Amino acid sequence: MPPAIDLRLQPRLEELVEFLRRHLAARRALLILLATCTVEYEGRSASHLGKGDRLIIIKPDGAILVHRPWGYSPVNWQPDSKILEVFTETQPEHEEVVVIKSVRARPREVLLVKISKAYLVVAAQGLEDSAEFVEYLDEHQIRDILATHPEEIEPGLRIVRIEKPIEPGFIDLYGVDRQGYNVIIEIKRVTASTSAVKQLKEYVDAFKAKNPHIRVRGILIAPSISKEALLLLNRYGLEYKQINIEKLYRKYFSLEKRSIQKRISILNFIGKAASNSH
Amino acid sequence: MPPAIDLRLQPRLEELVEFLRRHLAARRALLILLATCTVEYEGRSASHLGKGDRLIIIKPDGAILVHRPWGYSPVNWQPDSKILEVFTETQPEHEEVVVIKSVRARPREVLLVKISKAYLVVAAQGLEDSAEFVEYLDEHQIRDILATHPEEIEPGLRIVRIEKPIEPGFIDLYGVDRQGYNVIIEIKRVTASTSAVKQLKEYVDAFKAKNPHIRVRGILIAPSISKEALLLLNRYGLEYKQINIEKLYRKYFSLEKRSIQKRISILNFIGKAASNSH
DNA sequence: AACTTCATGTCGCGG
DNA sequence: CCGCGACGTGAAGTT
Repeated sequence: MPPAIDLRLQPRLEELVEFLRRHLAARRALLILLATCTVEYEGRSASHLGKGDRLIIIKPDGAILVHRPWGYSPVNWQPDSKILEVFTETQPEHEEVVVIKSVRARPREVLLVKISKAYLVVAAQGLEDSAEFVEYLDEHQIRDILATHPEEIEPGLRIVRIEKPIEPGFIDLYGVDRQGYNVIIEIKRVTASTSAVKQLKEYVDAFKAKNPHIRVRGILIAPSISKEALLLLNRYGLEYKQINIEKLYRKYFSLEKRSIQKRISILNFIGKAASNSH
Repeated sequence: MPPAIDLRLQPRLEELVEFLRRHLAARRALLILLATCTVEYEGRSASHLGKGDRLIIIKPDGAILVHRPWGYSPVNWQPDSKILEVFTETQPEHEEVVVIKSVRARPREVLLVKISKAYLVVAAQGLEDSAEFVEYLDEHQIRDILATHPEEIEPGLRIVRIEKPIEPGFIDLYGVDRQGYNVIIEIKRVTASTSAVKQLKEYVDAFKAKNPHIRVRGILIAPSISKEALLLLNRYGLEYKQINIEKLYRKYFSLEKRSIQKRISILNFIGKAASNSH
């Protein structure tokens, strides 16, 4: 059954209130508003946004987004809210507005969208979206690939443990090198910064503290590393190993849990993107 | 001049292509789509999203958001993109789709939204939004308030320097206490975690290394602190001072650069929100 | 452009 | 519900 769409162009404010209340009562509508409004927020922080044209979205789960006509981020929002009220109010300057008030319990946060003029309001009932979202190339997968193919890190390396628990956290990969030295490996999927170096240092130190007599190396694996991070790394006597994530992925991505079709399509896709970028 | 709104309900795919192309060519439209689609992404990561009903937004600056019917975050997006193409394509399963292809140059990322059925498409031309967005209670402001009113940290404390540069970063506040000891202060506006403690420790150590003969205290200021963080803090011989950000703000927020009107309204607002929460 | 730090970060996972 | 870490983090500011 396709979604049912109800909409009003240039609704009067009374109409808008009625429309919103009706569709919010139904509880399963996605609401879209184009309107001139101001926005007040108070909670973990507080903010005031003056009058302007915005896109306002209220999702069936109570999430609210107020978007300005540019950029990725909403200017104001509420990730979810159980309490949602719609009412009219007369501003100190005698202007009539429709207020959408959303209250979140914990942390306590209040969002007020005050609409002075609505251009369009849409309600969509019965949107269906149960599809799976599959992500590739996250740290988890890179870690698993490297665990299965440690020769990509260095010849003779043997991985002993994945996600080895240590005093303050988990070691991504833990193994033994050709010479028999213990190796602690920290993986980053983006440019490694000083914080990654510090994290690795912390693990190595914790390991040394617990095993004073065992020799241990620390390797930071990332597609790139910042200059500062490399300096600090060297100062700490740690090592850096560069990897090409896309190459690794194309070489090894296995699919015990995935369909051949998916694999082919994603690999084709990556292939095309790569060749496009020549 | 109010924004001009153009829309189509249940457009056929050919209509949709024409509609999108026309309004993208005009270059100043905000586009809103309700449609059944799949989404492919490839760039810093890669993802595949199966078929479902989504809200798709294309902003005048080329930002694209694909929202599922729940949650705060878009499932796929493009923060901005210079290259935007719309075309029809026949899928391997012989299904006809409208593809919105967005390419971002750096980092190179490709987003493909493949629409098999559109329920609604809206174009809004000439949205006006030049209003100022004023934020309160960010770390900057808390830091400035504490710098002006160090007695809120402890009696007799004198702040000497704000954002004092040190080896790896900046000390939020640097001062001298009643006894003449140097004090390094790190401020967090949310619950302090172990990383905040480590950061403070790092600053204190760096200071000690540079000034071996000078006694120095380290104080972590935050509205709350995690158990682990407090333990670590004590182990390091550092101190924790709890603050109530809202209280501080209401007591001291000054407005050299702000209008009285704004101040009154936000304070009223905070007041009301606080009393509501009783 | 590289790099750092803040954020109403959000989100998911584990205890 | 905390607490911690990853994120296609985004966004702002500095070098």
